[in-house]
Amino acid sequence: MSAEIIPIPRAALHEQVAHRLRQMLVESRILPGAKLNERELSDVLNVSRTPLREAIKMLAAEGLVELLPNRGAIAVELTEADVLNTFEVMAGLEAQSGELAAQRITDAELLEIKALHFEMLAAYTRRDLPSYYRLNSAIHSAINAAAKNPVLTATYKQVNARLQALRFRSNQDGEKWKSAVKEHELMIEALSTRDPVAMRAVLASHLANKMEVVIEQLRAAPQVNPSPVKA
Amino acid sequence: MSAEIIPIPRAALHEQVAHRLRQMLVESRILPGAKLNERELSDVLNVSRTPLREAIKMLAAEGLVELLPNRGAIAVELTEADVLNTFEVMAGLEAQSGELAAQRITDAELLEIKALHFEMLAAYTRRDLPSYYRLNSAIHSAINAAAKNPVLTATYKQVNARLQALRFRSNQDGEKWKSAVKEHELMIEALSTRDPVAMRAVLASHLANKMEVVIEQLRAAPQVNPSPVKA
DNA sequence: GTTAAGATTTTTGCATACAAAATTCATTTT
DNA sequence: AAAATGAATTTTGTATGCAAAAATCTTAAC
Repeated sequence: MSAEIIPIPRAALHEQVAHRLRQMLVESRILPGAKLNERELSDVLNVSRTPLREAIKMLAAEGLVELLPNRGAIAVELTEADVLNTFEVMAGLEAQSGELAAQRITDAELLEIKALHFEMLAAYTRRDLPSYYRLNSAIHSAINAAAKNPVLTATYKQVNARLQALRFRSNQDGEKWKSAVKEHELMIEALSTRDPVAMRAVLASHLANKMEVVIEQLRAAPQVNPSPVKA
Repeated sequence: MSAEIIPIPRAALHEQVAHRLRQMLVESRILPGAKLNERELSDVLNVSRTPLREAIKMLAAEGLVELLPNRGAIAVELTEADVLNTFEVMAGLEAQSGELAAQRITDAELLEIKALHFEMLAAYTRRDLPSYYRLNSAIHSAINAAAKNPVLTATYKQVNARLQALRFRSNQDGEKWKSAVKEHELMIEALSTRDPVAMRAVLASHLANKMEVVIEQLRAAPQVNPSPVKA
């Protein structure tokens, strides 16, 4: 009857705020190019500006927002060149993850990835896009984890975060989707035979294809910007 | 006759603070594991705790300091495993930089790298370690720049920053040093012939060797910690 | 003499307050 | 009516203040 507010949340306020802002950016609840108004956000998140500003600075270091001197922060807006460059780096990181995973994966990890793969096939068969994305992402994370390099994992996560907002809205095309699934089959194969070279190759091309899909979509629907035209 | 204080510094205080802290960490003026006392640092840097804390949060996102809940921040202390993992990622990033640079380098860029290479040879011949390091670093940066991928550059810089403190104090051994110079010759060769495969290979092994040097030094002089033994 | 418990001090974390810059709006001028 | 100037408001940036947690020191007990 007394405590409506949860008394538990003894866990770094600026961390919580950073987490929630990250979510809002990835889910495009804050659109690319949009200003992060401190007063507004501190109202919504129910915290003072101090931890909010600290969180924003963290996101800036992560490359999710851009700081404009004396003008606050805006959600990063990726040009086509930015997307290309980011995917290029992601391809390198994924390729290395795959190469290392092929060398270091345990039998148990491999089995789990195979299980996820079958789940993903089920989602593909049903054309259940949300499930497909979730499982696809889980598989890539599992491969990354199998590489047994926390620094690689952290770097991967950080770079990947910038692309999440794009992927969220990118619908797969029929043929491209089929190829992606086929590439996943090859991954399983390469992992099973512990073939680092094959693994690197398939992941590099897999990412290249993913990039093409995203770029295409980007060109089809160029700007989601509420372009500030007067009246 | 009036203004002693520079009226120019209209350039984001927290940025300046972050920059200076980064320097202090890289130059080991703040030792690994050392606590970052806010009051003390805000006195030294002559700023209030607010921008200081914002800067610390940025460094945390960059992986240069670790945040301990309710206990502030400490300079990251890399275990041998951390160093190994970080070098592994760096090797991947350098290899990719090299591969892309071989494909995209301009004649002018190549000439500049060759010039830096000769300067480095001069420093090597004189056994002028500081100059050698500076030029070595400049060459690697130039190769990275030739890859024409700002995202790769940013990622590279961030991961590399964590190792700078180690490199600063790592003295090259005679034989290893010679090999490193030899590898640089191979780089120039691969760049000149625009051979991405060779470039990837030489940079990967170059980084592997660099890692060995650092790991050896680390094992020789395990802790620089002023171990807090009473009396 | 060592350990443990409690009180004091220090330090961190968050909120608020104030100053400077940027933006917006109204007014005036051409 | 459009543009430009200037005042008012909003917003960011920094400093300070206060509360809670951690660290340290003191004192007491065994």
